Amino acid sequence: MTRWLDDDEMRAWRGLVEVMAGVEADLEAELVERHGLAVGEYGVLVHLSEAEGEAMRMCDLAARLHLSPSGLTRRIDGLVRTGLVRREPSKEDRRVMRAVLTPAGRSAIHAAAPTHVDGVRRHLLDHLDRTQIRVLGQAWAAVQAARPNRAGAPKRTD
Amino acid sequence: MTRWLDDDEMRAWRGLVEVMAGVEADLEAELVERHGLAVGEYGVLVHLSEAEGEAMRMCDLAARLHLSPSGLTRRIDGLVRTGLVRREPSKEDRRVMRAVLTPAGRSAIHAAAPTHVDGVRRHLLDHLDRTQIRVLGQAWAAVQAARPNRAGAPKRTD
DNA sequence: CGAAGAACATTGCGCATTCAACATTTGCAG
DNA sequence: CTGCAAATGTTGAATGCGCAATGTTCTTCG
Repeated sequence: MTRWLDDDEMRAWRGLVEVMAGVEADLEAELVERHGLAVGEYGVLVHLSEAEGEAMRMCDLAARLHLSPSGLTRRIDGLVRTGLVRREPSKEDRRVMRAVLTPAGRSAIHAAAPTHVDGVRRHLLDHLDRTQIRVLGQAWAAVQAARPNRAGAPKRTD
Repeated sequence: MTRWLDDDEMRAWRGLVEVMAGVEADLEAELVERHGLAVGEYGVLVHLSEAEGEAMRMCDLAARLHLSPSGLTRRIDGLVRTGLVRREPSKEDRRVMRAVLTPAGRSAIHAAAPTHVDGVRRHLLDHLDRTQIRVLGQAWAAVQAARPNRAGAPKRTD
């Protein structure tokens, strides 16, 4: 027989879903309004700006963003069109295209990052005390440790 | 000047995003594979089954699911096509359409619920201890209390 | 070396979603 | 009572994403 969720578990689960949905919606709205950037696009810029040479292989970037190859191709299409990212064929492997941050892209991420961080604080962290924040971090670590390694080992830019 | 996230805060935030994405993807895959139901469709059935008379106004249902009116119209289209939900014009207000759970819909939700709950346990709750679960619940409550009431007061079917 | 198979990026197609426009109905102000 | 604004649901156009198929390049193994 199924063991249903008790009150604590229900609050933990439904709260997670609700809060996450709300916070993400707010962040999206603020980022779009103030910088014309969708959260998905912001994610691309964040990863590129943190990467060696401000560039990543399409393949790796897609995995990091939990995006399908075709999904990333089109997201990059958009960022190329707005001039924030540039495509560059790899010299070492001619199958590979690298997405490279342009100067405009660097400006955009520098402008948008404070908005994003501020949003995370205002909509989430400001309402939690230090203990709760630490417990959250430990909880996610426990869950991720138990999870088959989706985006395994070999990156340190996170 | 922007106050950036410290290590604890970063772990709490990025972990939240990552874990949520992973768990939702797993739940979706399992639900689709075993019951042919997307999480979004499951959500409709859950809300209807918990509602008075197993029916809700389109309008209220859309708000509860954080979905636009047109988005809900089309999601219900799908569920009507597969016979899990039925449309019924309201008697009191002729602008209103009510989405009603059919017997097939009731069967579907009863069949799928154990899969969903089991998934929430296996992918999330099983890796947390009781203290962490309670802190999570309290954290979400704090965040939601501070949030302008998106889905305000007058419902008790949650 | 040479061929088979894997890896990478893109494209076509279908599906789900949102926004804007619309038609109908209700509620309210005067 | 009248008329106008708000509420409700649907449709059309546009967007974003995933899956499958494709073309190219690399790698591995006989």
